[in-house]
Amino acid sequence: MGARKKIALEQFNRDNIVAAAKELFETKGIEKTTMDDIAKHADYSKSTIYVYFKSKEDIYNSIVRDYLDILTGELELCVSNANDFESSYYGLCNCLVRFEEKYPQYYASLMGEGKMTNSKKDGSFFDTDMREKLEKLIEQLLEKGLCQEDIREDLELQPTVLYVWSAISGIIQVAERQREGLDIRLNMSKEEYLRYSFRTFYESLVRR
Amino acid sequence: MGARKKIALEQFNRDNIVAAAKELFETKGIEKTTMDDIAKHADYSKSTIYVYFKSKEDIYNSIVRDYLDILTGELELCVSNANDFESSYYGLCNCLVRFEEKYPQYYASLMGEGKMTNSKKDGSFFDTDMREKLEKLIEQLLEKGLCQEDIREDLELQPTVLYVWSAISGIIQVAERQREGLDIRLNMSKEEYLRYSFRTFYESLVRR
DNA sequence: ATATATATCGAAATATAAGTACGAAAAACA
DNA sequence: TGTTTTTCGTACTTATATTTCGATATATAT
Repeated sequence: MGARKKIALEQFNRDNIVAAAKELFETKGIEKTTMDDIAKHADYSKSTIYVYFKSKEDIYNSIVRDYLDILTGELELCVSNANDFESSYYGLCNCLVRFEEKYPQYYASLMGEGKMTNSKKDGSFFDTDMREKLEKLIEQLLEKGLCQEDIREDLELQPTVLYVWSAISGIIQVAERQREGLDIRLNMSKEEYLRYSFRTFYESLVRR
Repeated sequence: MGARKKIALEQFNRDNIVAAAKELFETKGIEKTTMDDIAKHADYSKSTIYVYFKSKEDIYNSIVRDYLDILTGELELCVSNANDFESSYYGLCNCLVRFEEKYPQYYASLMGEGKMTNSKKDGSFFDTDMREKLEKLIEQLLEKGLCQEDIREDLELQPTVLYVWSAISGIIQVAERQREGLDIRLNMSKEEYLRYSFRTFYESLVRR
């Protein structure tokens, strides 16, 4: 078998396995899904699974990497489609929220939470490459604001990138976790709360 | 044995077990610590451990609850010791950072992250009681700012409590996780970055 | 087409932990 | 001393990830 063909076949098999795992993870949950389940669902023997992935976590990381790609793509669209700072900002926020709602299991991982030990070594999906793409995105966003002179003049671009990212992710995370409390104690839907928070945060970035 | 004595003894045993588990969790890590380890280290038989705790998670939750108590106490001190909004605010931030640095394993759990499945039911440490205490604290903090008319007039107290909490926790979380990146790409220490972020966030809360 | 190499399979084995069962030993108590 | 409560020790059960390995099937080269 030619080297090219071989690589393609390998990719094909990996893709099948990942697709099967993805389905099971999303229906039964990650913990409840066994390697036997995955093998059966993907129509491979367990031994073969272990030829292509060295562990369950390896499969998991592969999936997270895929989603991170998807998310980055969507965020890029959001940011590039809008032409002023304000709409880019809200586009990005909403994009993240939608993603969190669609794939809550993966959202946390993308944010660096160690559902599966996001070991620094080895198959860490949140590699420099990805992180850079995401950061470049926010940088782009902020630059839009700087050009238009919307943004507070006392902010420094580089650290603000991370600052914005971390605050927004924190807000989304807590909104999801406290969803019930929001309703009961604040009498606010998650959506209302997020709208309020994003707006408040936005105001905090721009000149007044 | 009198009922009083019995309860005291029970508490004594539980405390011993928790103390042993705590040590092991902090040295070997939570996953790597087995029930046998805990039993041996606490000088009880495994069966006895299961008399006092119904599962490993039960022990873990007990520890987290303790730490949550400690943290709440420290935060209360920080906030009540300071008399203006600004110093309360920074006190609270620093208190949280110190805590995160001392007990990184538990910080995430306190923030609601499900290292061990923070099941809604049952032994969820982050119970309404605790959450309320924490929220009351931030409320107190914000009220200080409102009295002094430091705080932006367009903010609503209740949702802002959660907003402030989530943004600050997000900032701390990311600062820890991206520690390396901060150094390399921003040429900033974690401390510098946090100082910058907290200040920026502070500015975003007050009138200008 | 046949020999050789490669990929896949199936089933059993290994390893690790959590949690359970239960009778024996020890301690507390009356 | 006899009874109750607590603790112990050990072995068992269960669940699952990961490994092993010989058998089988598939593809490739000569």
